[in-house]
Amino acid sequence: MNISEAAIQSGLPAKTIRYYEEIGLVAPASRRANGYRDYAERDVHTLKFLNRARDLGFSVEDCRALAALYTDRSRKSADVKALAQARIADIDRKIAELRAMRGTLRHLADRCHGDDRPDCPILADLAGGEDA
Amino acid sequence: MNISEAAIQSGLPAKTIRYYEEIGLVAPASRRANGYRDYAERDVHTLKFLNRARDLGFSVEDCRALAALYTDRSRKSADVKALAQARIADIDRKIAELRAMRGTLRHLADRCHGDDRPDCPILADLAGGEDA
DNA sequence: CTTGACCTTCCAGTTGCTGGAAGGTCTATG
DNA sequence: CATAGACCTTCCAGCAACTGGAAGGTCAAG
Repeated sequence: MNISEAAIQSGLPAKTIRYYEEIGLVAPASRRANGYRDYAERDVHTLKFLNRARDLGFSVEDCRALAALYTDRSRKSADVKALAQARIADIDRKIAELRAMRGTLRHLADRCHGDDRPDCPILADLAGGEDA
Repeated sequence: MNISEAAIQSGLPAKTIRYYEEIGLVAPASRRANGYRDYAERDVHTLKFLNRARDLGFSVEDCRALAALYTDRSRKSADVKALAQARIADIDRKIAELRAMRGTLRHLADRCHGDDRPDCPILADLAGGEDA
């Protein structure tokens, strides 16, 4: 099948598929006589795998490792679990960070009357930063 | 004061200060006879302002708007509040997304025994994606 | 035979910096 | 006065992970 069909079936844009090939995340697709890339079911399968992993927030490098583990029949599930848990820890850190930001912004926004007058505690805080 | 001192006082790396000047986020610093940038207290004040806004997750473009509002004595606090609220909405979306990822990963990691055996529900899910 | 939808490659841009090279300047010390 | 080392300057490259677009080849339909 052509790249656009593989794109539809995998959920990844054609551009992204070419990009993954370029950076070696997937093996180069086989080519037809006319130079067009030709995808089989299992290629689409791999692309879907990557799409799902990326959706779960794994970096491209993580995906490279996951794909290697996936095709390694003697892999240890512990290795995969470790990747997943590291990812969860990343997410927890990120959420904590966002919550802290949100708390500060909420506090500032609540104290800002939000009308036509110029005085604004949000700007005052950004400027001074002493009474947040 | 030199850029390194401004960096220490503002909390921004010297590289970043030059970068902000380059993209027009801050006005070009005045120069001494030898070509060195020279910073005054109020420049540092502006840099701190930007540093804090960035810490709260405002994009550089948001910062540009905030800085303009900050120096505009006739600004409406409503304009600033709108920016802050849009930021809060962004954060909420991001947190929801991260929580969803986390939930899926947690579920998968919990079901993976994480030992030396090769079978792993995490990879199975990424591959098939039917039983998450 | 032409139109339009494919496909190809390559190059540039995105966000927000960060690192490094090449070179000028300043300050302290021998 | 020379020199070492810590500043400063500019410019160029690169990070993640694509995305958009240009220039050009190919294919199927009418």
